[in-house]
Amino acid sequence: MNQLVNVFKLLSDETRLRIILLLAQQELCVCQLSGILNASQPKVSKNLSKLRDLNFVFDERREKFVFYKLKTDNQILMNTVTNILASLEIYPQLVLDQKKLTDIEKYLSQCCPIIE
Amino acid sequence: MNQLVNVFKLLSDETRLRIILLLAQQELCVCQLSGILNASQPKVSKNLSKLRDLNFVFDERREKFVFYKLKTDNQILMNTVTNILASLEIYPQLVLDQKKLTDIEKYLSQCCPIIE
DNA sequence: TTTTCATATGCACATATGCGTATATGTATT
DNA sequence: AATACATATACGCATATGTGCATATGAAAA
Repeated sequence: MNQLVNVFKLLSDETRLRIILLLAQQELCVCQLSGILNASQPKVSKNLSKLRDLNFVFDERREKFVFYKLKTDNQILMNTVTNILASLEIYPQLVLDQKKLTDIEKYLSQCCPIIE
Repeated sequence: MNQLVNVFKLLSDETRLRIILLLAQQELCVCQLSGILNASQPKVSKNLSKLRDLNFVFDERREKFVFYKLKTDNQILMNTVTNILASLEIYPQLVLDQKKLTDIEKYLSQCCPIIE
C-alpha cells in the first residue's frame, strides 16, 4: 500500500512526472535532463534522488556522467507511463519534451556526450 | 498537464486512494465511507471535497445522505483504478476494504440506509 | 418551529514538500 | 598535485498538506 502511494507521490509533481516519462524512454544523465526540462541541476538531481531512494530508477556512472534509467519492475508505474505516452499529444509540454529528446545530441552538445 | 498531475495528487494519499477505489465500485455516502475506512467524518468529508472540487466525483443528496460516486470520464484515472483493482490481492488493506464493502448493510446499519 | 442528524467548513498546528543558493564530493584531465 | 567539471547534498525558507476539534449548515422529523 505504501509502495502504491509512493508511486503516485512521485508522479504528482510536474517536474518529476516529466523526468519519469523521459527516463522510461531512454537513459539520460542529469545535465541532459536539466537541459530538456530547463531546470536547475540541483532541482533535477534532488528529484532523481527521490526516485533512487524509492528504488524506481537505475543509476550508473560512466566517465563524468551519471546516467539514470527507469526500472521496469513496477506494474502500476509502467502501466501508467505507457498510458500517458499513448495519449501524449494531449499534453503540449510533454510533446515538447519529446521533441527535445529526439534532438538531444544537438540540443545538449556542449554539456553532454553523444548518446548511442 | 495540471489535470494529469492532479490525478496523481489525489491518488497519493492513502485515505483518498481507498476512497477512490471504493467509489469506483459503487456509490457511497460519507458515513458509510467513514465506517469502512474507520476514519473521522471531517476527514472523509474533506477528502471528498477535494475530489469534488477537481471534478472527479458526482455527489447527490438523497434524504439525509449525500452519496458520492466516481466519474468515469478521466482516462488516466479510470485506467489506474482498473489496474489496481485487477491486482487487489497484493494490498491487504484494500482487500479488507473490499470485504467491508460486501457487508456494507450489516456493517453500517445503525448509521446508513440499505444500499440497492 | 424546534430538534435531530448527516455533512461541510473554519481554525490551528504539525509535518511534508519543493526549490534556490551555496558548497561538498568525486572523477577525469592536465 | 592541481584544476575542471558533473553531480550530490546541506541549509533555509515559503508554501502545501493532512488532520483534529469545534462549529456551521441544511434537510428531515417531531
